Amino acid sequence: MPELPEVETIVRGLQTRVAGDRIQSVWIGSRKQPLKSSAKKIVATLTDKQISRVHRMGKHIVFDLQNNAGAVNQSPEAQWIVHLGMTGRMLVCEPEAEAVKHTHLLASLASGRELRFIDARMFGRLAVVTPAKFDPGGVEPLDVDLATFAGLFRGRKTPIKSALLNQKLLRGVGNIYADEALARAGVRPRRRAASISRADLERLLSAIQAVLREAIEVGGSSVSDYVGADGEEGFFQLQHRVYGREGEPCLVCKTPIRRLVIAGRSSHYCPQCQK
DNA sequence: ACTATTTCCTGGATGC
DNA sequence: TGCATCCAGGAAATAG
Repeated sequence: MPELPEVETIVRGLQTRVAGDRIQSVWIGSRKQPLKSSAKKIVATLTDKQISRVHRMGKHIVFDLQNNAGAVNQSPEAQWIVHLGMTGRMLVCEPEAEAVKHTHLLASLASGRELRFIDARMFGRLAVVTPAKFDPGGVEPLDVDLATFAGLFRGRKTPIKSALLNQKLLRGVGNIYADEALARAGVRPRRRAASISRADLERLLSAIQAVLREAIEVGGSSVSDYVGADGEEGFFQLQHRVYGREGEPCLVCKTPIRRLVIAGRSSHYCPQCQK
């Protein structure tokens, strides 16, 4: 499931492989679920545009698009926004590569390569934004300062785990990294967000930033369908301390890791280390 | 204005 | 082996 580190890995791959390239033609499949903009508008907006830059906002991949090739300092005229949902993939392929099932969009590039959006479970979404002012809301966890971070939770009775997953507050953290960060910070996922001390919030922000940075460094966590833009897997799943480890011993104190459901999501924690 | 719950989807795992 | 059922979860929609 692509969260911030996985999307960042994909975006870096895309920026290297397709920035500066030009979209020549676009094919869109018949399934409507992945489309947040109409197929017609997506095709019209992408076709004959240069990809000036690929970057990330939260869990969204953002392609900046320009009409005029080579206009380096020009602000983008449009943006192509891709959210990978649970099982979405954005791959750079050779045209000869086999067209796998669940391919929903295919963009042919001037370089001869193709961009392919593939998503089995169809929680992923495609959209175009004109003018180019996409803003998903929330703050970037790797950029936010402690005061702003602490302010996100003021007055919130919801469990901290739910608050961390709320993309309108903090964008990019999903189920895996929320659990991993709470474990490192020693905070139980069910704690009411507003009840957490400043010191614990400071630890939590540090833990979030550390876990995200470490995960980016090894290409993200490959569980479920995640792969990078070139189809490569990540390795951070080997460093998970609590996620997916129900019943297994805590790496610090050997107490069995517990799992409970918060807001319909599995939450994993050590009952000894997390208070 | 918040918070909690339900819904959308399919492949892989599980159980009989 | 085969078939039914369950489970995973991001975020929008709905309900309270």
